[in-house]
Amino acid sequence: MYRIGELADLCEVKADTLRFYEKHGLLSPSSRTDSGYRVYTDADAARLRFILRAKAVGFTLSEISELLSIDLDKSNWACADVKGMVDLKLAQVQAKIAELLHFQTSLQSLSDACCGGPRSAEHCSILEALESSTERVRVEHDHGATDCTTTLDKSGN
Amino acid sequence: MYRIGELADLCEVKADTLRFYEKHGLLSPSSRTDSGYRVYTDADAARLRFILRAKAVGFTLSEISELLSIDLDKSNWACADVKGMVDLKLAQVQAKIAELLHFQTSLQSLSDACCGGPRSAEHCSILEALESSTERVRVEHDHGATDCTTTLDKSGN
DNA sequence: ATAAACCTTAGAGCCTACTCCAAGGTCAAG
DNA sequence: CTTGACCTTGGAGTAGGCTCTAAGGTTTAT
Ligand SMILES: [Zn+2]
Ligand SMILES: [Zn+2]
Ligand SMILES: [Zn+2]
Ligand SMILES: [Zn+2]
Repeated sequence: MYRIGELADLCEVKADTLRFYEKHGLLSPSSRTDSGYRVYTDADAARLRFILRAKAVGFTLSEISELLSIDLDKSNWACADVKGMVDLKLAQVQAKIAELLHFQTSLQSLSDACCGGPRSAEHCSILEALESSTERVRVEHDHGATDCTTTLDKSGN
Repeated sequence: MYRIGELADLCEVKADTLRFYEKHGLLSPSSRTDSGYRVYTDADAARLRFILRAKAVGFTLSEISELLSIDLDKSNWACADVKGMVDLKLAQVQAKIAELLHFQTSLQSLSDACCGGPRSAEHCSILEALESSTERVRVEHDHGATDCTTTLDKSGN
C-alpha cells in the first residue's frame, strides 16, 4: 500500500504524473483513505511499471492504454494482435529515424562547409545554402587564404 | 507579386500556414491591396523558401526566426554563430536518433520473440516482457511445438 | 447579375505528456 | 496547538506547427 508520493518516488515519476495517468484512464488507485488520499496496491505498482516499460520502448500513452486492456483480457487476443502493434510502432520508429538521419546528413554537410571562425557571416556558406539551395554547399577555406569559394559535393567530399 | 493562395501553391504549403508564419513573425507580405489582400513579392517568396529549407534540415520555427534575423544582418554575426546553431541542432538530432535506435532495438527483440500467430495472447512473450522486465525476452516457439519457453538473449541471438 | 473561387479576421482546437498553480484539507512530530 | 510535509481538486500553461471555423468581403468569369 502506497500513498501517491511513495509510489511516485518508488518509480521515479512525479505525483502529478500519476494523477495525470489516472485522469487518462491508465492507472487508478485501488482505493482511497477516508480522507480521500489515493491508496495504491502492489498490483497498481506493477501496472505502473508496465506503463513505464512500454514508454521506454517508444509507445505513446494511448497505445499503452490499448496494451493494458489487451493484457487484462489476453484470452481474447492473439499474438498476431500484439505483435502487430509492436511491428507498427517499429515501422514508425524506423520512419522517424530515417527522417532524422536525413537531417543529420544535411546538417553535417552544412557544418563541414562553414569555417566557424570569428569573421563576418557575410561569406557564410550555411546562410548561402539556405538562401538558395543548389544541392551543393560552397566550402569556406581556412581564413587567411585569399579565395573562399571552392565547391564541394553536399555529402562532404 | 503573388496573392496568398498563389504563393502557397507555388511553395506547396497552405495559405493558413502563411498566415501562421506571419502571425509568428517569420514572413510578412510586403504590401496589401486596397481591399486588404496580402501581396507577396519575389523577395518574400525567397524568404519563404529559406524557411522551408531550414525546416527541411530540422530547425524549429523559432530557430528559423533567429536564422532569418542573422541572415538580414550578416555583418554583425560571425560564422561561429551560424555554425554554432547548426552544430547544436546536429547534436539534438543525434541525441534523438540515439533514443530512437534504442527503441528500435527493444522493439525488434520483442517482435522477434513473438510468434505472431492466431493463438491466444496468454502465452505472448511481448506482454510477459512488459509485465515484468527480465532483460531477457522469452521466445515463443513455432506453434504446433509442445514446448514454448526457450530463453534467448535480448539482442536476438 | 450572379455564382464560384478567392480573400479577410479573431479565435478555437488538436496532439502529447506532462507541469504547475491556488486554495484548501490531513496527519505526525514536538 | 502549531509547523511542515503531505494530500485534495480544478484548471491553466507549455511546446510546436499547424488546421479549421464562422461570418463576411472581393474578384473573376460567364
Ligand atoms: Zn567563414
Ligand atoms: Zn560560415
Ligand atoms: Zn505466440
Ligand atoms: Zn506473442
